[in-house]
Amino acid sequence: MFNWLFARRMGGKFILRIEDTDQKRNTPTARQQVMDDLRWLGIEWDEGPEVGGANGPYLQSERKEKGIYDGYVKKLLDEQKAYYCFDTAEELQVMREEAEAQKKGFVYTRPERFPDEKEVEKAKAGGGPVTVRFAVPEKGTVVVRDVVRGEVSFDSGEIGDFIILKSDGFPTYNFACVVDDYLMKVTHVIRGQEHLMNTPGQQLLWEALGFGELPNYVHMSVTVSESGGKLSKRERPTALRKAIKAMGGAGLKKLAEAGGATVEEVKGFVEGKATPDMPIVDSMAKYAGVELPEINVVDFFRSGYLPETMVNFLSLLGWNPGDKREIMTAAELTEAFDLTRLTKSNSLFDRDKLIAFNTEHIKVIEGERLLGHFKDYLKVVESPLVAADDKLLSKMIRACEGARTLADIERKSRFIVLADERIEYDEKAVKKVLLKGEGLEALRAVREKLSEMEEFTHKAIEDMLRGLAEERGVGLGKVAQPLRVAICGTTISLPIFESVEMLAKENTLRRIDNTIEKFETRAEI
RNA sequence: GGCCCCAUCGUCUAGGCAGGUCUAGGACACCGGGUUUUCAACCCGGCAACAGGGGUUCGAAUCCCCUUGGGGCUACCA
Repeated sequence: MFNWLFARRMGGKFILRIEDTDQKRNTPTARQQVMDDLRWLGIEWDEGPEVGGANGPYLQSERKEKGIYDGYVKKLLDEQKAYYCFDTAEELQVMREEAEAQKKGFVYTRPERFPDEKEVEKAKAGGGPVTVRFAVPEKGTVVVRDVVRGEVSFDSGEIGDFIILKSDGFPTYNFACVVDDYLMKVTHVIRGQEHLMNTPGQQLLWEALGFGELPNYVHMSVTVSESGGKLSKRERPTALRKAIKAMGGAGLKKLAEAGGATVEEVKGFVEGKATPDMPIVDSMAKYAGVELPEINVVDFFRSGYLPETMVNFLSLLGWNPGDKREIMTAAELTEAFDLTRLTKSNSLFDRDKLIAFNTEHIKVIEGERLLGHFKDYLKVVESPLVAADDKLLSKMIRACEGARTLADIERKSRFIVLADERIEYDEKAVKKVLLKGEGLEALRAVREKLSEMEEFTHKAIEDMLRGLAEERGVGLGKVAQPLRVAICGTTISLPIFESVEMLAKENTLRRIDNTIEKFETRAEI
C-alpha cells in the first residue's frame, strides 16, 4: 500500500511482483487472494500479473522457469563469489545448536576450498541436497542507507554466507529480489522493518553482481497487535484454539464436520500440533459462533468495513500527513504522501479507532459508492437483503445514519425483507418491552391506530405515535418499543418510523397480530 | 544468547533533524453531563504522556552516553 501511495505521489510506476519462491507456502489461491485484496482496497498496479508490462513475467516462480536467475548464479559461481554446498538440514541444525551453546550468533563457516564440478556431480548423483551459497565479502562494515533510519552499519563478518539457490532449484527471496529489482529497474524498496537485517546481504549481492547504483531502501515500522508481536495470520487459528479449549472439548466431532476436517485433525489442532487451512478455521469458527480477530484484508471486508476506511487507517499507522487531518480519501493520501514522514517506532493496531474511522467514512462517502459497497458486502455475507432492490437499500442506508459498519446497517435492516416466520424474538426484549407493564396493551392501541391510517409515510407514522403517546400520557418509547419488538423481534433496528414505512402497512399489521397472538397468554401482571 | 531497530497521554501521533514560542497540540478510547423512539450518531466538559539515570548548555521532550523496556532478525520463509 505504501509502495502504491509513493508511486502515485511521484508519478512513478507501481509494479506488483509475486515472490512465490517457497513451493510449500505459495498456492494459486493465496496469490489470487492477495490480488483480490489489493483491488478491493482500490490499489491497482501498473504492471504485474493479469495486467502485464514490459518487465514481466511478474511471478518469481515463472521467472525461475524461464531461467532468468540461472545466469546470475552461474556468474557468481564462475567468479568464485558463490559456491556449492551439500549440507543436510540435520547438519545445519547441529551447527546452529553449537553456536547457541557458545552463546554466539550462528555464522556459516565457509569451507577452505569450494567444491569442484566433480564433487557436485557426485553429490547430485547421490541424491543429497545441493545448494548454492553466496560468499559474503569479508571486508568489514556494510552501511545501509535507509530513508527512515539513516545509516545503519553491519559487520560483514556476522552476515554469513547465505543460500541463494535452494536444493529444489528455486532461488531464495534474498537472491531473487535483488536480481528482479535490478531487472525491473526498481528505484525504491519500501518494506517492513523485518527486512532490515536482509538488506546488507542484498546490498552485497547487488555489488557482487555489478548492478551499479543501489535502489533506495525504506524500512517502515512494524504494526503489532494487541497480543504483542507483529500482526500475524496465526492469530485467527490461535483465537479459535482458545475458544475450543474453553468449550471444554465438547462437540469436536460436529466441529470437524462443520470445518470439513477429520476429528483427528481437529484434535491435533487443539493440542497445538497442526494448523488447518484458513477456510477450515473460518467455517469451524462460524459453526462454533466464535468471533475471530480480523487479520486479512478480506476479514475486514466481511466485518463491514469500507475499503476507504482501511486504506486511510492503515496509512496512518506509521505515517502522517504532518497536519491535523485524519479522515482522508485515497486522492488526499496520495497527494500528501511523503517518505520523510514515515514513523520510526512500531505501532499497535487499534480496533476501536478503526471503527471510529469507519463510522466517519460511512458518513462522508458518496451515496452511490456506499450503496455499491453495501451490495458487495451483502453478497459475501449472504444476507437476505441481497434480494432487496437499490431503492430500498438506499432508504435503509439513509435511515441508518450513524452506523459504524455495514454490518450494523445489515443487522438493523434485514427484518424488513425476512419472512414472518423467520423473525426471531429476543427473549430479553420480549420480557422487558412486551410482557412487563403495558407493553401488549400499548401494542394493541398502536395496531388500531395504524390500521386506520391511509397515508403510510414515516412522517404520518411519527405523528400518530407521538399523538398516541401523549394520549396515553407516556413517553414515546412506551409505544414505539413494543411496536419495534413486534416487527423485528429485537430492540435494535432502524429508526421506528422509517422501519414501519418500509415494512408497509399490511406486513406491519400482520406482524403485530402474530406477536400479540404469540405472547398474550404469557403476559405478566 | 548474538545482531539490528525503536522509546511523547491507555492507543495512533504532532513537536525532535535547525534546543527557549511546549504550563507538550490533535484524534481514538475512557469518565461526567446533554440530546434521544432502540442501537448508534451528535453536542459540551474532563482525565491523561516527554521510561529512568547521567551529561552538554544560561536553558533539553528536543543533542550525547548508560540503564531499562518493547519490537525485529537469527531458515534451503518471505
